Amino acid sequence: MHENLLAYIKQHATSPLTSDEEALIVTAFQPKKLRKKQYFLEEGNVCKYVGFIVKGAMRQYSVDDKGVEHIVQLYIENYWASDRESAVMLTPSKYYIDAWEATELLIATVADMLDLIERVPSFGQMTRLMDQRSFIVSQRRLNSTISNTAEKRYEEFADNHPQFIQRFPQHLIASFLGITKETLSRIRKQAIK
Amino acid sequence: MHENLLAYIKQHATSPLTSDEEALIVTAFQPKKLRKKQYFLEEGNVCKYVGFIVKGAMRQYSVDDKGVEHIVQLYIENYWASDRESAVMLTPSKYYIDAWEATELLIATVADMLDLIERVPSFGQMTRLMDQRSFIVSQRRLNSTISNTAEKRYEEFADNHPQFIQRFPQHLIASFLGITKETLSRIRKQAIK
DNA sequence: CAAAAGCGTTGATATTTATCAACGCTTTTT
DNA sequence: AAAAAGCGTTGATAAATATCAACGCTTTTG
Repeated sequence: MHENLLAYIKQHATSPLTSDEEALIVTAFQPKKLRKKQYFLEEGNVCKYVGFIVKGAMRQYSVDDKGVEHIVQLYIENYWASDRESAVMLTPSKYYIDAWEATELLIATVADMLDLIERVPSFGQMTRLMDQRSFIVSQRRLNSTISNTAEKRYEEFADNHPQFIQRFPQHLIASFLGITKETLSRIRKQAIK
Repeated sequence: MHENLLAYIKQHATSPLTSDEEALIVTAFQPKKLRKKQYFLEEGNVCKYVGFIVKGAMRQYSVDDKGVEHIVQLYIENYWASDRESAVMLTPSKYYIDAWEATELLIATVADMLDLIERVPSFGQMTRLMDQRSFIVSQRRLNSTISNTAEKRYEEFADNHPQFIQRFPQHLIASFLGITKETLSRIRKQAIK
């Protein structure tokens, strides 16, 4: 169960893990299964866990006054699911996170994460990289959103994240891109020509 | 000159700095002055420096095929200016960063930053917080962009960042929000009523 | 197996936002 | 002091995108 996580950490750190360190990590991360549509986090709650996705697919979204969902993140295998804002600031989350497919996670509390960062240098390195990469991805997406038309945004997304296109239905992709499902449908129709 | 930086670090770390540590930091950060409009980074170059703004205001933006600028970041005192994507991945930057006002910076090379992170625990803590906070801010902005109309986005921005509204002209704010200056002008006109 | 829910599509129309051009005012440059 | 550049605004119009409603097809659920 923990192999994927350990492999992921090794991949994102410069030095190998000692067996003591591996033990610390394995202890901190508990397996958790989510059925389809089951919540990992609900709006209003403080995000207490961080989940590493071993198998499955999840989404993070806000719901506006009109009840419309806005997808802020999509997650698949080897992604970290959590609301960092809530977890770091200890504030009630503005988001829901739920399982799109049946999902297997390894979850740790935020406190355990902090502990591991202190005690396992490779783990600290990995989370630092993760933070930086998250920011970079987010910045790119922001730049794309403020600079490009819906069509270009979709093209870019499809080019850079073919896995997501295959894995999630079109209306979620549309929401992720900040457009309606109808508009995305028309954009795709255009693009075929 | 370095007082602001040292104060900033202390503020974002749990333990105080030893005088040895302070010396390391002071050595790593060189003062640098930029005149209005002077570049800190140009598109196509790898971002080699990170700058802490002691006094002044800067902006980071991309330029599209039509020559239109799209503001991705605005910076004022106590902000860190750099293209993290380029600095971390060592890839040519897609952005320009320049001084909007005459600006005084403390700059360090990316290599020196990494060195400080290793050698000064408080510095490592500070950069970790900085990374997390950057991501959170970016995520919030993204959510606002995909969920809200231009009008709400402006309201939110004006509420949360009054300093920026006062400091930068309207057409930069518009670009930052991903709308044209004309649209922002009309939104503001509406809002007055 | 029947019913319901989910998904993508299309058409008609409304709304939002961009584009282009022009103007007055202020600030900066020469 | 004159000229130029920067800034915000307005009007007219065009383009992008949203909204609402309906439909067929597939998948899921009872």
